[in-house]
Amino acid sequence: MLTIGALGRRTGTKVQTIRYYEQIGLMSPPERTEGGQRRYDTAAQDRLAFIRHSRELGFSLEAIRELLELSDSPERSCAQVDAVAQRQLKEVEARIARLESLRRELRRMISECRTDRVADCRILEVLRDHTECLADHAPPER
Amino acid sequence: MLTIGALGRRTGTKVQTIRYYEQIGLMSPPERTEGGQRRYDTAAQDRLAFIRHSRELGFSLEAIRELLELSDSPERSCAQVDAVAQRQLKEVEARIARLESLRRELRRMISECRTDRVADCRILEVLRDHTECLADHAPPER
DNA sequence: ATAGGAGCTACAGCGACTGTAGGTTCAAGC
DNA sequence: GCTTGAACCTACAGTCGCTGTAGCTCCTAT
Repeated sequence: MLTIGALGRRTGTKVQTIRYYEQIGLMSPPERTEGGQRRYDTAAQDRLAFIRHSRELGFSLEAIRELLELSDSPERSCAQVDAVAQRQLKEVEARIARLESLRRELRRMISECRTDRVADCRILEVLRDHTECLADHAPPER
Repeated sequence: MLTIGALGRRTGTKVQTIRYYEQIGLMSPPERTEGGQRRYDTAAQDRLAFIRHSRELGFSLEAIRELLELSDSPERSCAQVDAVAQRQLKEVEARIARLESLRRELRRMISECRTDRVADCRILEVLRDHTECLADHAPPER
Protein backbone atom coordinates (compact mmCIF):
# COMPACT_ATOMS: atom_id res chain seq x y z
CA MET A 1 0.00 0.00 0.00
CA LEU A 2 1.39 3.33 -1.11
CA THR A 3 1.11 6.71 0.55
CA ILE A 4 -0.05 9.55 -1.66
CA GLY A 5 3.51 10.86 -1.85
CA ALA A 6 4.93 7.51 -2.95
CA LEU A 7 2.21 7.19 -5.57
CA GLY A 8 3.03 10.67 -6.79
CA ARG A 9 6.71 9.84 -7.09
CA ARG A 10 5.99 6.66 -9.05
CA THR A 11 3.70 8.34 -11.55
CA GLY A 12 5.30 11.77 -11.76
CA THR A 13 2.27 13.45 -10.25
CA LYS A 14 2.11 16.11 -7.57
CA VAL A 15 0.28 15.18 -4.41
CA GLN A 16 -2.24 18.00 -4.84
CA THR A 17 -2.94 16.82 -8.36
CA ILE A 18 -3.84 13.34 -7.11
CA ARG A 19 -6.19 14.83 -4.54
CA TYR A 20 -7.63 17.02 -7.29
CA TYR A 21 -8.32 13.97 -9.48
CA GLU A 22 -10.12 12.38 -6.55
CA GLN A 23 -12.12 15.53 -5.98
CA ILE A 24 -13.37 15.67 -9.56
CA GLY A 25 -14.12 11.94 -9.54
CA LEU A 26 -11.40 10.71 -11.90
CA MET A 27 -9.74 8.68 -9.15
CA SER A 28 -11.98 6.90 -6.66
CA PRO A 29 -11.53 7.62 -2.94
CA PRO A 30 -8.89 5.21 -1.62
CA GLU A 31 -8.75 3.41 1.70
CA ARG A 32 -7.61 5.43 4.66
CA THR A 33 -5.47 4.66 7.70
CA GLU A 34 -7.00 5.11 11.15
CA GLY A 35 -5.44 8.55 11.21
CA GLY A 36 -7.17 9.44 7.95
CA GLN A 37 -4.27 9.20 5.48
CA ARG A 38 -4.84 7.80 1.99
CA ARG A 39 -3.35 4.42 1.04
CA TYR A 40 -3.29 3.29 -2.58
CA ASP A 41 -3.22 -0.17 -4.16
CA THR A 42 -1.75 -1.14 -7.52
CA ALA A 43 -5.08 -0.70 -9.31
CA ALA A 44 -5.02 2.94 -8.29
CA GLN A 45 -1.45 3.22 -9.52
CA ASP A 46 -2.42 1.78 -12.91
CA ARG A 47 -5.35 4.12 -13.21
CA LEU A 48 -3.27 7.15 -12.36
CA ALA A 49 -0.54 6.11 -14.81
CA PHE A 50 -3.23 5.83 -17.50
CA ILE A 51 -4.51 9.32 -16.67
CA ARG A 52 -1.03 10.87 -16.66
CA HIS A 53 0.00 9.25 -19.89
CA SER A 54 -3.20 10.38 -21.56
CA ARG A 55 -2.65 13.91 -20.27
CA GLU A 56 0.82 13.87 -21.77
CA LEU A 57 -0.76 13.01 -25.07
CA GLY A 58 -2.90 16.11 -24.74
CA PHE A 59 -6.21 14.49 -23.89
CA SER A 60 -8.52 16.67 -21.82
CA LEU A 61 -9.71 15.34 -18.48
CA GLU A 62 -13.17 14.97 -20.03
CA ALA A 63 -11.78 12.83 -22.83
CA ILE A 64 -9.86 10.76 -20.29
CA ARG A 65 -13.01 10.26 -18.26
CA GLU A 66 -14.64 8.96 -21.42
CA LEU A 67 -11.74 6.61 -22.16
CA LEU A 68 -11.78 5.27 -18.61
CA GLU A 69 -15.50 4.59 -18.82
CA LEU A 70 -15.04 2.79 -22.14
CA SER A 71 -12.19 0.72 -20.78
CA ASP A 72 -14.34 -0.26 -17.80
CA SER A 73 -16.93 -1.80 -20.13
CA PRO A 74 -14.92 -4.25 -22.25
CA GLU A 75 -17.94 -5.29 -24.30
CA ARG A 76 -18.30 -1.92 -25.96
CA SER A 77 -16.79 -1.39 -29.39
CA CYS A 78 -13.23 -0.29 -29.79
CA ALA A 79 -14.56 2.08 -32.45
CA GLN A 80 -15.64 4.49 -29.72
CA VAL A 81 -12.15 4.55 -28.29
CA ASP A 82 -10.78 5.03 -31.77
CA ALA A 83 -13.15 7.98 -32.26
CA VAL A 84 -11.82 9.70 -29.14
CA ALA A 85 -8.25 9.21 -30.31
CA GLN A 86 -9.10 10.42 -33.82
CA ARG A 87 -10.74 13.53 -32.39
CA GLN A 88 -7.64 14.16 -30.34
CA LEU A 89 -5.41 13.70 -33.38
CA LYS A 90 -7.51 16.22 -35.32
CA GLU A 91 -7.16 18.75 -32.52
CA VAL A 92 -3.42 18.26 -32.34
CA GLU A 93 -3.11 18.69 -36.09
CA ALA A 94 -5.18 21.85 -36.03
CA ARG A 95 -3.00 23.27 -33.28
CA ILE A 96 0.13 22.42 -35.22
CA ALA A 97 -1.20 24.15 -38.32
CA ARG A 98 -2.11 27.23 -36.32
CA LEU A 99 1.29 27.38 -34.63
CA GLU A 100 3.06 26.95 -37.94
CA SER A 101 1.32 30.00 -39.33
CA LEU A 102 2.27 31.93 -36.21
CA ARG A 103 5.86 30.83 -36.66
CA ARG A 104 5.83 32.00 -40.26
CA GLU A 105 4.62 35.44 -39.31
CA LEU A 106 6.93 35.80 -36.34
CA ARG A 107 9.92 34.88 -38.51
CA ARG A 108 8.91 37.38 -41.14
CA MET A 109 8.46 40.09 -38.53
CA ILE A 110 11.82 39.40 -36.92
CA SER A 111 13.66 39.30 -40.22
CA GLU A 112 12.40 42.79 -40.98
CA CYS A 113 13.55 44.29 -37.68
CA ARG A 114 16.13 47.00 -38.28
CA THR A 115 17.52 46.74 -34.72
CA ASP A 116 17.55 50.50 -34.73
CA ARG A 117 15.41 52.79 -32.61
CA VAL A 118 11.94 51.73 -31.56
CA ALA A 119 10.52 54.52 -33.68
CA ASP A 120 11.52 52.60 -36.81
CA CYS A 121 10.92 49.11 -35.49
CA ARG A 122 9.24 46.93 -38.05
CA ILE A 123 8.03 44.46 -35.45
CA LEU A 124 5.93 47.07 -33.71
CA GLU A 125 4.66 48.28 -37.06
CA VAL A 126 3.61 44.82 -38.07
CA LEU A 127 1.87 44.29 -34.76
CA ARG A 128 0.14 47.62 -35.12
CA ASP A 129 -1.04 46.98 -38.63
CA HIS A 130 -3.37 44.08 -38.86
CA THR A 131 -3.76 44.23 -42.64
CA GLU A 132 -0.34 42.64 -43.12
CA CYS A 133 -1.40 39.71 -41.06
CA LEU A 134 -1.42 36.38 -42.86
CA ALA A 135 -3.14 34.46 -40.10
CA ASP A 136 -6.88 33.94 -40.23
CA HIS A 137 -9.19 34.86 -37.40
CA ALA A 138 -9.00 31.60 -35.50
CA PRO A 139 -8.97 31.90 -31.71
CA PRO A 140 -5.45 32.47 -30.37
CA GLU A 141 -3.35 29.63 -29.06
CA ARG A 142 -3.22 28.96 -25.23
CA MET B 1 -16.24 58.47 -30.58
CA LEU B 2 -17.08 54.78 -30.42
CA THR B 3 -19.19 52.90 -27.94
CA ILE B 4 -17.61 49.83 -26.41
CA GLY B 5 -19.76 47.61 -28.63
CA ALA B 6 -18.69 49.41 -31.81
CA LEU B 7 -15.04 49.19 -30.75
CA GLY B 8 -15.50 45.49 -30.11
CA ARG B 9 -17.01 44.94 -33.55
CA ARG B 10 -14.18 46.83 -35.26
CA THR B 11 -11.44 44.89 -33.51
CA GLY B 12 -13.08 41.49 -33.15
CA THR B 13 -13.12 41.73 -29.38
CA LYS B 14 -15.90 40.89 -26.94
CA VAL B 15 -17.18 43.74 -24.84
CA GLN B 16 -16.26 41.97 -21.60
CA THR B 17 -12.75 41.43 -22.88
CA ILE B 18 -12.30 45.16 -23.47
CA ARG B 19 -13.48 45.89 -19.94
CA TYR B 20 -11.16 43.17 -18.69
CA TYR B 21 -8.19 44.81 -20.46
CA GLU B 22 -9.11 48.07 -18.78
CA GLN B 23 -9.37 46.35 -15.41
CA ILE B 24 -5.88 44.88 -15.67
CA GLY B 25 -4.45 48.16 -16.93
CA LEU B 26 -3.70 47.21 -20.55
CA MET B 27 -6.23 49.73 -21.87
CA SER B 28 -6.48 53.07 -20.11
CA PRO B 29 -9.88 54.14 -18.76
CA PRO B 30 -11.66 56.01 -21.55
CA GLU B 31 -13.87 59.08 -21.36
CA ARG B 32 -17.40 58.51 -20.17
CA THR B 33 -20.74 60.01 -21.16
CA GLU B 34 -22.80 61.77 -18.51
CA GLY B 35 -24.64 58.53 -17.99
CA GLY B 36 -21.37 56.71 -17.36
CA GLN B 37 -20.91 54.84 -20.65
CA ARG B 38 -17.45 54.44 -22.16
CA ARG B 39 -16.54 56.34 -25.34
CA TYR B 40 -13.38 55.47 -27.27
CA ASP B 41 -11.21 57.51 -29.63
CA THR B 42 -9.07 56.23 -32.48
CA ALA B 43 -5.97 55.98 -30.29
CA ALA B 44 -7.82 53.46 -28.14
CA GLN B 45 -8.85 51.59 -31.26
CA ASP B 46 -5.23 51.40 -32.46
CA ARG B 47 -4.05 50.20 -29.08
CA LEU B 48 -6.72 47.51 -28.90
CA ALA B 49 -5.93 46.37 -32.46
CA PHE B 50 -2.28 46.06 -31.45
CA ILE B 51 -3.23 43.99 -28.42
CA ARG B 52 -5.52 41.71 -30.39
CA HIS B 53 -3.08 41.13 -33.18
CA SER B 54 -0.34 40.34 -30.70
CA ARG B 55 -2.65 37.92 -28.89
CA GLU B 56 -3.35 36.20 -32.19
CA LEU B 57 0.39 35.74 -32.57
CA GLY B 58 0.39 34.00 -29.21
CA PHE B 59 1.99 36.74 -27.10
CA SER B 60 0.98 36.65 -23.45
CA LEU B 61 -0.67 39.73 -21.97
CA GLU B 62 2.53 40.32 -19.99
CA ALA B 63 4.62 40.28 -23.17
CA ILE B 64 2.13 42.65 -24.79
CA ARG B 65 2.37 44.99 -21.83
CA GLU B 66 6.14 44.99 -22.35
CA LEU B 67 5.80 45.69 -26.08
CA LEU B 68 3.37 48.53 -25.42
CA GLU B 69 5.74 50.11 -22.92
CA LEU B 70 8.61 49.82 -25.40
CA SER B 71 6.56 51.34 -28.17
CA ASP B 72 5.65 54.25 -25.89
CA SER B 73 9.33 55.15 -25.53
CA PRO B 74 10.55 55.51 -29.13
CA GLU B 75 14.13 56.32 -28.09
CA ARG B 76 14.73 52.85 -26.69
CA SER B 77 16.47 50.27 -28.85
CA CYS B 78 14.52 48.06 -31.16
CA ALA B 79 16.69 45.21 -29.88
CA GLN B 80 14.47 44.87 -26.83
CA VAL B 81 11.43 44.48 -29.02
CA ASP B 82 13.32 41.98 -31.11
CA ALA B 83 14.15 40.01 -27.94
CA VAL B 84 10.48 39.74 -26.99
CA ALA B 85 9.62 38.53 -30.47
CA GLN B 86 12.51 36.04 -30.46
CA ARG B 87 11.36 34.67 -27.12
CA GLN B 88 7.88 34.23 -28.53
CA LEU B 89 9.24 32.48 -31.61
CA LYS B 90 11.22 30.07 -29.42
CA GLU B 91 8.11 29.24 -27.42
CA VAL B 92 6.08 28.65 -30.55
CA GLU B 93 8.78 26.37 -31.94
CA ALA B 94 8.96 24.40 -28.72
CA ARG B 95 5.21 23.91 -28.74
CA ILE B 96 5.29 22.76 -32.35
CA ALA B 97 7.98 20.19 -31.57
CA ARG B 98 6.00 18.90 -28.62
CA LEU B 99 2.79 18.64 -30.62
CA GLU B 100 4.57 16.84 -33.43
CA SER B 101 5.73 14.15 -31.06
CA LEU B 102 2.19 13.83 -29.73
CA ARG B 103 0.92 13.52 -33.28
CA ARG B 104 3.43 10.80 -34.02
CA GLU B 105 2.34 8.77 -31.03
CA LEU B 106 -1.36 9.29 -31.59
CA ARG B 107 -1.00 8.13 -35.19
CA ARG B 108 0.90 5.06 -34.11
CA MET B 109 -1.74 4.26 -31.50
CA ILE B 110 -4.59 4.66 -33.97
CA SER B 111 -2.93 2.58 -36.64
CA GLU B 112 -2.62 -0.29 -34.20
CA CYS B 113 -6.26 -0.22 -33.16
CA ARG B 114 -8.01 -3.45 -34.16
CA THR B 115 -11.49 -1.82 -34.11
CA ASP B 116 -12.70 -4.92 -32.35
CA ARG B 117 -13.95 -5.15 -28.79
CA VAL B 118 -12.56 -2.82 -26.13
CA ALA B 119 -10.96 -5.79 -24.42
CA ASP B 120 -8.43 -6.03 -27.25
CA CYS B 121 -8.09 -2.34 -27.99
CA ARG B 122 -4.51 -1.36 -28.60
CA ILE B 123 -5.20 2.31 -27.91
CA LEU B 124 -6.21 1.61 -24.35
CA GLU B 125 -3.25 -0.70 -23.95
CA VAL B 126 -0.85 1.92 -25.18
CA LEU B 127 -2.38 4.51 -22.88
CA ARG B 128 -2.12 2.11 -19.98
CA ASP B 129 1.48 1.22 -20.66
CA HIS B 130 3.78 4.12 -20.33
CA THR B 131 6.94 2.22 -21.29
CA GLU B 132 5.92 2.30 -24.94
CA CYS B 133 5.73 6.02 -24.84
CA LEU B 134 8.22 7.82 -27.05
CA ALA B 135 7.58 11.26 -25.64
CA ASP B 136 9.81 12.65 -22.93
CA HIS B 137 8.50 13.95 -19.63
CA ALA B 138 7.87 17.52 -20.67
CA PRO B 139 4.78 19.14 -19.17
CA PRO B 140 1.67 18.35 -21.21
CA GLU B 141 0.30 20.77 -23.75
CA ARG B 142 -2.51 23.16 -22.60
C1' DA C 1 9.69 10.87 23.81
C1' DT C 2 10.54 13.82 20.33
C1' DA C 3 11.44 15.73 15.98
C1' DG C 4 10.29 16.62 11.56
C1' DG C 5 8.80 15.07 7.16
C1' DA C 6 4.65 13.93 5.20
C1' DG C 7 -0.06 13.95 5.38
C1' DC C 8 -4.72 16.39 6.05
C1' DT C 9 -8.60 20.11 4.78
C1' DA C 10 -10.07 24.25 2.87
C1' DC C 11 -9.47 27.76 0.11
C1' DA C 12 -7.18 31.30 -3.03
C1' DG C 13 -4.71 32.06 -7.30
C1' DC C 14 -2.99 31.46 -12.14
C1' DG C 15 -4.06 33.16 -17.36
C1' DA C 16 -7.20 34.99 -20.33
C1' DC C 17 -11.12 35.38 -20.69
C1' DT C 18 -16.59 34.24 -20.63
C1' DG C 19 -21.09 34.26 -18.67
C1' DT C 20 -24.72 35.82 -15.59
C1' DA C 21 -27.82 38.79 -12.79
C1' DG C 22 -29.90 42.75 -12.14
C1' DG C 23 -29.93 47.22 -12.98
C1' DT C 24 -29.32 51.90 -16.14
C1' DT C 25 -28.69 54.65 -20.40
C1' DC C 26 -29.17 55.88 -25.06
C1' DA C 27 -31.17 56.56 -29.54
C1' DA C 28 -34.74 55.67 -32.75
C1' DG C 29 -39.51 55.60 -33.92
C1' DC C 30 -44.09 57.21 -32.96
C1' DG D 1 -42.32 64.01 -25.43
C1' DC D 2 -42.72 59.19 -24.63
C1' DT D 3 -41.85 54.51 -25.15
C1' DT D 4 -39.28 50.67 -26.38
C1' DG D 5 -35.55 47.72 -26.45
C1' DA D 6 -30.81 47.15 -27.60
C1' DA D 7 -26.79 48.19 -25.59
C1' DC D 8 -24.59 49.67 -21.73
C1' DC D 9 -23.20 49.40 -16.56
C1' DT D 10 -21.11 46.86 -12.15
C1' DA D 11 -20.01 42.94 -9.64
C1' DC D 12 -19.14 38.51 -9.32
C1' DA D 13 -18.89 33.40 -10.46
C1' DG D 14 -17.16 29.96 -13.62
C1' DT D 15 -13.91 27.84 -17.10
C1' DC D 16 -9.47 24.32 -17.29
C1' DG D 17 -5.98 21.92 -14.95
C1' DC D 18 -3.74 22.41 -11.83
C1' DT D 19 -0.53 24.91 -7.98
C1' DG D 20 0.29 27.16 -3.69
C1' DT D 21 -0.72 28.49 1.06
C1' DA D 22 -2.16 28.28 6.00
C1' DG D 23 -2.68 25.88 9.81
C1' DC D 24 -3.35 21.89 11.42
C1' DT D 25 -2.50 16.33 12.44
C1' DC D 26 -0.17 11.89 11.69
C1' DC D 27 3.49 8.61 11.12
C1' DT D 28 7.97 6.84 11.62
C1' DA D 29 12.79 6.91 12.79
C1' DT D 30 15.95 7.82 16.29
